Amino acid sequence: MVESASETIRSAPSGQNGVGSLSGQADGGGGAGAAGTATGGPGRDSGGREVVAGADSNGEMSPAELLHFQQQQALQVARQFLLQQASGLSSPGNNDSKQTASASAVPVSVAMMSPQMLTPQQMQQILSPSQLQALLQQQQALMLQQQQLLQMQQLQQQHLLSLQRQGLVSLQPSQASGPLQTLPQGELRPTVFPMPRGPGGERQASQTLSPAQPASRLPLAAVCPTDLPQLWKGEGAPGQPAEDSVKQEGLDLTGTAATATSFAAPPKVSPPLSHHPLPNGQPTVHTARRDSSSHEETPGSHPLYGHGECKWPGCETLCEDLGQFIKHLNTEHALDDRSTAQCRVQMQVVQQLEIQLAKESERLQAMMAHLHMRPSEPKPFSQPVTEPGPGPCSFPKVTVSADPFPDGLVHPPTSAAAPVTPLRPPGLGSASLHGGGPARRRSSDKFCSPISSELAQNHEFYKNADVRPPFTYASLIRQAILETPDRQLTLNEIYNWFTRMFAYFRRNTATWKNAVRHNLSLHKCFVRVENVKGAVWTVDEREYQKRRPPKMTGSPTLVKNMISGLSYGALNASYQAALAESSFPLLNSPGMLNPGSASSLLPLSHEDMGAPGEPLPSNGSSSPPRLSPPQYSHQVQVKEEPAEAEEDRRPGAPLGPPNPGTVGPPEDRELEEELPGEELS
DNA sequence: AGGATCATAAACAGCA
DNA sequence: GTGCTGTTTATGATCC
Repeated sequence: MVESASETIRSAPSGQNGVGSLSGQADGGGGAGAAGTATGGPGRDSGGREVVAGADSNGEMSPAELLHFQQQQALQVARQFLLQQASGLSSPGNNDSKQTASASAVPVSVAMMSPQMLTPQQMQQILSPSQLQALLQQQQALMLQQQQLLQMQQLQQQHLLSLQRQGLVSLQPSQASGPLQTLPQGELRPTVFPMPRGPGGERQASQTLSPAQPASRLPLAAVCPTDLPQLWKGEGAPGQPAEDSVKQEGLDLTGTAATATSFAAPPKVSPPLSHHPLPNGQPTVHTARRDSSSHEETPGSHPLYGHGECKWPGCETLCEDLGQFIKHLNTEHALDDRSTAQCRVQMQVVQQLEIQLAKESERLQAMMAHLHMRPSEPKPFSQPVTEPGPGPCSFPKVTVSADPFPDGLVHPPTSAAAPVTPLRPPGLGSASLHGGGPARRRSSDKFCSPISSELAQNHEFYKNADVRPPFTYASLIRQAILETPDRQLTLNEIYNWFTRMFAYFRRNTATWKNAVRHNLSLHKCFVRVENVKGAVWTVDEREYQKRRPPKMTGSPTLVKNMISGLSYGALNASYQAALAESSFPLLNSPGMLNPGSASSLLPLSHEDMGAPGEPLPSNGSSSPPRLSPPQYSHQVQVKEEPAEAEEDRRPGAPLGPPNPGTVGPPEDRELEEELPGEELS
């Protein structure tokens, strides 16, 4: 068992099978491109929201007030975090996106760590008391560490503030007042370098960047993937606040921008950047590694250009064509203080991530060792981003190319592997990237419902990176539906969800939409219901569950499969699934999936989804709270009230009145009885 | 090798 | 007629 598991792990990177082969789906003809649907870009919903109320006041506050205010906030955040870590495991409310925002704004690194991926309930159910305790202790230790780091970070932020005041940094007041900078402003009145902004930037740049950074070494925690986007916001294109905010959606770390600049002066990493910025302004240093492998993009493209917009961190300026982009690049991102600073920040970011990755990797190995699984590889992260490359896993559709974060805002929320393996969907490990051919074994189908947590964790990633999610259409559709308060969506809303949640689905619309419809019709688990609003689709959770838990109950293959999909990022999701599996074997036995048990499950996955701070429910692509037929307010109910629900269902359904299809064969879709597993058409 | 699952493509019907 | 929705069939790939 152990061996097989390790084998899988080992092989995973090479991109063979495993959990989610990202169907490279070279969908024939990729006709795609055009695909215009692109219903609403990356995030058409939500408007940017200022996290910190007092943001604007920043400018007006007296230094003393500001200081006090920030201290208060810092304390609050710390306290909150503490509570979260200590007791939080039981406060479901934490899943609220807003809370998440504030929480995640601080304990970044901690936030990246596994436990938080599980819902409190899951944690409690999954872990034994002793485990929980251990976990808590670990978390607390981390937190303390985190706080120390934060303090350091603040010092640096002080600099930023100072710089801001002096117009050195073009941060907007609101951005500078995010949660992060709300820390005790020590007397850092920095020895700042008076660097008037404006023309003549070169010199300023050098000043900004090089001068010794007091605490220079930024605490790891200071930067986590989750923060990256925000890091850029402050300096990035001023022109897109709205879009930025949209991208942030569940993150709301607006304030981090300050951090970005604050540590813009690392000890000594500058040279390469200021003097050798890549022709295109692409940050070098670590990125270089990436460049070598992924920058070999097509001649006509540009690593900083994609999807019609500038991918310079924080800048999403739309450029119709490469030419325009180049122009934009040269004008907006020329070699000046700001650009240089941004490069530097990027360097820092990469560094931090790598360090973080190393740490997480270590942890993973320790965990695996503890669990008797041989670590897949000593240093998964050190592995060059061979990415889609040659291997069997070339993923044709991955257009993320050099930049996994097309718009500079995307970021693999959880995985440490991100920085180095940009193309790898954070939580899915290598498996998910496997291209070629239709996806097979997508993670979500292997486990109970990791998709929700998986998605939640990597939401931002999928949302912005043109990477095909390693989930089956069925799982995605289900997820889309379950995310809504009413558990029902119209076809069009489902489409919208796809495009909203996955950059990948903003293309090839004809293909995947057809697939969606096909899946809706094909799978019994999707039930069409006539609604006032027309036809909506709901999920018959029971049906859905029926087909999934084949027979993994404790089987070696189950473990193997899960492990194979455990590239760290997925660890959280998969781990929880794995734990769940072992803890609730019943989940795997179809027979046990009676409405009751199912219902107890669903909430988990659903909440998971919302947890990370996604305004999911409301997003439902048009959140218009649908008249929710009572019976659908809860997935389970769909089945529990077969009488009503079922009746309206699918036209073709045997019992479905609407469409008295021919005397429907005994499609057990309605039979509900026991007949656990065998019905798939 | 064969079954199961999934993706993709496409034909077709009903409806607005 | 067109486009959307929904159903169904076919085919190929992958995994077990």
